[in-house]
Parts: sequence; C-alpha cells; structure tokens
Amino acid sequence: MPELPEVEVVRRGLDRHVIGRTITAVRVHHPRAVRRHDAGPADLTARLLDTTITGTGRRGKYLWLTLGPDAALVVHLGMSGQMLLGPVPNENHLRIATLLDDGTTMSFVDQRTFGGWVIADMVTVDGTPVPVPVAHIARDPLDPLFDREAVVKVLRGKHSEIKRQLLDQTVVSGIGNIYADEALWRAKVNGARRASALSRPKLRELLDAAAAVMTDALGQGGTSFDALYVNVNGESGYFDRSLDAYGRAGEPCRRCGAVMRRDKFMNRSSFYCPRCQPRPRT
DNA sequence: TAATCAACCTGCTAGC
DNA sequence: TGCTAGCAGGTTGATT
Repeated sequence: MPELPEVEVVRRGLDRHVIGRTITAVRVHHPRAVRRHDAGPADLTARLLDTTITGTGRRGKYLWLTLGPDAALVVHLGMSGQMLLGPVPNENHLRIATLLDDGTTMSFVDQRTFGGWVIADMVTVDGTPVPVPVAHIARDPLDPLFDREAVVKVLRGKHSEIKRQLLDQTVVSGIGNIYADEALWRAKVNGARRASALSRPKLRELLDAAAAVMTDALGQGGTSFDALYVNVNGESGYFDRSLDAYGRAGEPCRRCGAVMRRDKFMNRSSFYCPRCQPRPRT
C-alpha cells in the first residue's frame, strides 16, 4: 500500500522524466478517478491539454505536478494507485491516460479506485507553497521543516490511542498502517496506549522511529506485498523483506522471540509484540 | 471541539 | 463448481 516512501519513489521517478514535458492528449477512462475535481472530467482534460509540467512536489502521501506557479495536478494513489510512464500492462484498471510531447504515455492505474487526480490552485502554508487540497495536511517526518517538538506537543494533548494519532494526517503525515506498526515496534510502544499518557522522550523516540523506518524503506524502493505498488517503471520495492512487525502474526519477535500478535484496530489489523509492546491496562 | 465510525471500492481467499 | 462472506486500508463526511 502506498505510504510516504512509496509515494516519494513515484515522485522521484516522475521528477526525472516529466519536468519540461507538455501534455498533448488526455483521456479520462473512469470518472471516479477525478471525483474530487469538482468541475468534472471535461474541465480537468481541458486544463491539462497543452500545459507544461514545471516541477514535482509531495507532502505525506500526496504528490503533485506543478503546472506553472499557480496550479498543480494533485495525485493521491489511495490504496492501489500507480503512476506509470510507458506501456500499461493491464488496461482493465487504467483510469486516466495522458500523452507527453516526447511520445511518452503517463497513466494513472488504480484497481480499487480510492486514488485520484485533481487540479488545484497553490496556496502558501507556513511559508511553503502547496496545492489547496493538501493545505490541511501536516508536514511529514522526512520534511526538512518537520517540527518534532510541535508534534510532540500536539500528541500530548490527544486523549485517544497513539496509533490513531499516527494515522491522522493532520497531526503527522505520510504514516499508514504498515509504517505505524513498524514505528511502534521500534519504539516499543503499544498502539492502543493513549497519546497523552506517553512521555515526551517516548514520543520523540516514536517520531524518530517513524522517520527512520520510512528512510530505510525509501532506500529499498518502498514496500510491496503484491503488484499493487510499483514505481513509474512498474517495478516493486523490497522493503517488505525487512518488516519487523506488519504481517508477522504468529512469528517470533525479532527482538525478544515472543510470538507476535495481531489485533483488530480501527477496522484494520495491528501487529505487535506482546512482550516488547504490552497492551495498556484497561 | 474532539473523537469515533461508516462508506467508498475491487480482487482475493476461505468456507460452505 | 459456484456462491457468499470477510478482508485489505486511506480519506472524508456524518455522528456522537
């Protein structure tokens, strides 16, 4: 599932190939892929045609292609979105296709249709220009301007579970279910503990763990459990071989040897070590 | 205001 | 063999 490292891999791939390229053709194959573009598919198509891509950007799981100084094409990969340059292996899930002026096709493929494209104006938030749909998203741990102490302060004021807060993109962005479990394992924190009950040093350790695990994943091209996450060339990452928590229920903890557990949490799975990460007393 | 939860969606797997 | 239910999970809007 695309989280921050996977989205960054895609952004870097696009950055190498599409800057300076002009879009010469657009076809929206599935209207749901542009459902957040209020003006509709025809408007999105018209606004992209003959437009030159001037840069790329990312915050958390959102990435965008800047279309001059005032607008951007915002892309969210959802759970299964892919930005592909070149041939599309399986057109069953092709949602949007574009042609660039060098003859390259740039396609949006999305099996589960949670992702999408939207063209938006740029606004400046805390000194950084971002597209409007991204304005409410907090900085991610790999952002050079990420303010760890400010996030610790926010978390200290939250009375719900720490994992819920890690997944809240308005608190800290880029973290999804996989990296939340990995960061919690590294920091030896159970995700069911209340954020406000954790000490400031432990919260710092947790945020540092989140940054570290995502940096490690980025170095290995991201995590991939199946063909749903690929880079712009259709290749999968390798970080799933390095996961310490996610998907390891029933296997021994790599730190203490206890049998890893899986609990249901927020309609999804949480993987943790019952010895290193004991559940809070109810 | 903060916290919680359902809905969206499709492909795969397990169970019957 | 075919059907059904459950599961995966990011985001948003509704509800508590």
